[in-house]
Amino acid sequence: MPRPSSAGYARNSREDVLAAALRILDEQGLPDLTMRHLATTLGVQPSALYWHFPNKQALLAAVSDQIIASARPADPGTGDWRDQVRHEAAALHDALLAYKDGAEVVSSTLALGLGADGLAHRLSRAICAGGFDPQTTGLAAETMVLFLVGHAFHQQQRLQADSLGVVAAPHSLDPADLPRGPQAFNLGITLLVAGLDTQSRPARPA
Amino acid sequence: MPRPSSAGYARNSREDVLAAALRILDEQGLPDLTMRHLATTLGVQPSALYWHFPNKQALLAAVSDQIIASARPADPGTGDWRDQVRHEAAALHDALLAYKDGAEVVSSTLALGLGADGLAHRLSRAICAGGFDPQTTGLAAETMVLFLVGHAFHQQQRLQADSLGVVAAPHSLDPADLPRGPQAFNLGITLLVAGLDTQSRPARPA
DNA sequence: ACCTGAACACCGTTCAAGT
DNA sequence: ACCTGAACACCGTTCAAGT
Repeated sequence: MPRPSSAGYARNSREDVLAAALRILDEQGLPDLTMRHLATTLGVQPSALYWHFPNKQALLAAVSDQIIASARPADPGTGDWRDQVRHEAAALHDALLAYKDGAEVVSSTLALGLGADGLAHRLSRAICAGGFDPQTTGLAAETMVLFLVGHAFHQQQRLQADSLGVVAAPHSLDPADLPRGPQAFNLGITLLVAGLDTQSRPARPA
Repeated sequence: MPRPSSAGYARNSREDVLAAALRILDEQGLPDLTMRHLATTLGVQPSALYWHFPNKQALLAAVSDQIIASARPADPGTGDWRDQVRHEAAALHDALLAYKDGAEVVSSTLALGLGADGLAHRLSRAICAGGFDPQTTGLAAETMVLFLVGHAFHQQQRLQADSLGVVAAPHSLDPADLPRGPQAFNLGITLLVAGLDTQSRPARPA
């Protein structure tokens, strides 16, 4: 992959580096997304990466934004705001799950307060159609983001544990074994939408 | 602190190690909670720690359980289930915030699927009083846990960033600057409780 | 029961210098 | 504009051996 140019070394653009990082993430997972490993992949010394990104966190933030941007776009027109919110949440959730360790990367970027704002923006827009004031909209979006990312992270971790044959304890003492899949996600989103729906909202201008 | 015994070295119990880990976490933060640093604190070689804990994750899981266990207990009797849930959520939230980087530690333990079950258990119990079926109860508790931990993590990170004088961008493009404090947390919990309240529940036996 | 000592196989980051 | 080379200051973990 890395072709030495006439200068005698690889000459990557920022996009090359980002693409290679996403590739490593998806094919080998976050633990293998190392500055040293990434550099090797690009045919370059580790220190070369610091010309493109100031540090690893900045790289991961760029990766996160890429993952979020890959979420299928909302199609406008179908359903009321409740459906729109549900669809947006599902689309973003799916995007996190589409890349290996995608939820973890986005979660860390989000927690650190760098990037990954796309999540909140898309949800805010959908919620806004419900006629809520900006503050409620923003806070509700934040709530959904935290739930959405947390759930995707949790789910991805379980899938990985299962695939490694790690059985561990039956995971929890909850009376009934919880259905892990999309059902749990749907209930969470449903609760939040239903809760929102009970909130008062400013009078809609006619 | 570490006193050499007659054997010529320190002789710590598992509890000693755990207590020292919690101390480092609270006073210096998660990045400084290193096996090597912890060993130094205890007057011992790093390898000695592996007699007490199989690996660092197990140590962090024990630390997480300790943090959760330190949450103020629910006082039974006051208010209906809605208030109980809100109080439990607030108590757990506060516990995560009480230790430096507490939310991050619990978040990672939770994501890895080790321990930190105390959170879900306490919320489940409170929700259960609302008369929901076990599945709804469990899923709602999981949703709240995810939100609760995510929010505490986020908040703790912001406090730390502020204390370091990191201003960065005004954080987000949301129309109104979101009130960061307990208000955001309260709205999230309120939405979830209100959403739960709209859910049907099995007939209560008279 | 609990620790030492030495090693293995790694990390992220900096910086002067090269082309 | 983009990279090398060499270094700095670290990590978690294993394992035979000691007391």
